[in-house]
Amino acid sequence: MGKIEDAIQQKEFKDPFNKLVVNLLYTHSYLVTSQNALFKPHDLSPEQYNVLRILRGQNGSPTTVSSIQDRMLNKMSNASRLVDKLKMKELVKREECPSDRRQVDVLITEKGLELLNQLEVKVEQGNRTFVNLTETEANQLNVLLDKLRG
Amino acid sequence: MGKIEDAIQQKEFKDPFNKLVVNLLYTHSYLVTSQNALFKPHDLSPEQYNVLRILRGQNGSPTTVSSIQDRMLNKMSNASRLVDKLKMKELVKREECPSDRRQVDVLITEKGLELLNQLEVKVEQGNRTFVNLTETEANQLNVLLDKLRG
DNA sequence: CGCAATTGAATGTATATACATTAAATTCAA
DNA sequence: TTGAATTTAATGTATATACATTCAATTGCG
Repeated sequence: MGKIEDAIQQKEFKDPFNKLVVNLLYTHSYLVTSQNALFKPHDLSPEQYNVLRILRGQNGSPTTVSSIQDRMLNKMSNASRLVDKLKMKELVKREECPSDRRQVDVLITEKGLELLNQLEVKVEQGNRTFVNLTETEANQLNVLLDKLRG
Repeated sequence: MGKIEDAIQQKEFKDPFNKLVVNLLYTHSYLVTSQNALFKPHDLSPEQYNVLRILRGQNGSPTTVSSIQDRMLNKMSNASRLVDKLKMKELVKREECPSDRRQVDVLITEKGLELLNQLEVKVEQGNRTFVNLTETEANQLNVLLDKLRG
């Protein structure tokens, strides 16, 4: 199975760069599909999970919606609506920012922290399982991906 | 900008595997956002473009919907509806498969081929532009991604 | 053969994504 | 100081995704 050419039955690519783009899209799909199975039972999307992690990283200090947006993995998704979904599940709370009433302070709740800590163990184990690489290879890949984005 | 830790303002990761998963999700978003700008003027989504490429690869012989599904980059998306969209734009045509009436043969049209050839030049140039790697590094990355998926 | 199981495609539905637009609050320049 | 420009978040909308379900055609087993 391994090679991308076999996986999508394409014989050859224009050059390594174009092959790489296809390979990244395909690998992304592999990862997301694998991860979805972990998130599904908890009724959380990967991006919602990520927002909870961002909020926890604040250690109790609030974050604005735009700051969440900046730090999200998918720059185009809609932080405002994601926060809304999380609020409906009582995983975050929203407060008017006193210094600038345009802004909204977002905080993770106790319930949100609990869910996150519980889910995180599964996700971290899962990630190690479906990434079939040695630690050295994973590090190499990280360096190359950082360089790719320039 | 470069490092993923800076990009999403996260100080550290559990291990290289978990960092890698985040890095891949983030890099995917970078690629898709870059590519979308190329597709937009042609009113085609990346996955629709990919279906056209699959069909052209058949060199005139038809492909069934399920075969397209198997070869798509995103296994979960809906080949049936994608083919439908492409047909409405007259980029593909659909025919009943004579040997098995459950199946549907899909073929790329002349119009589809023209659009594909035109767009492909842009996409291939684009891919080389926003992948900031040497050819050697791109090859290394391809090998590692193939291995990652196991 | 006859009917249950399987396959292939289409359709239903809830949610997510990718934008564009709106509306309120704030900044800043004339 | 006033009003244009900017920033922040919310909302609107079309499309895509991630499934589950349906339905017809085919297979294959007793």
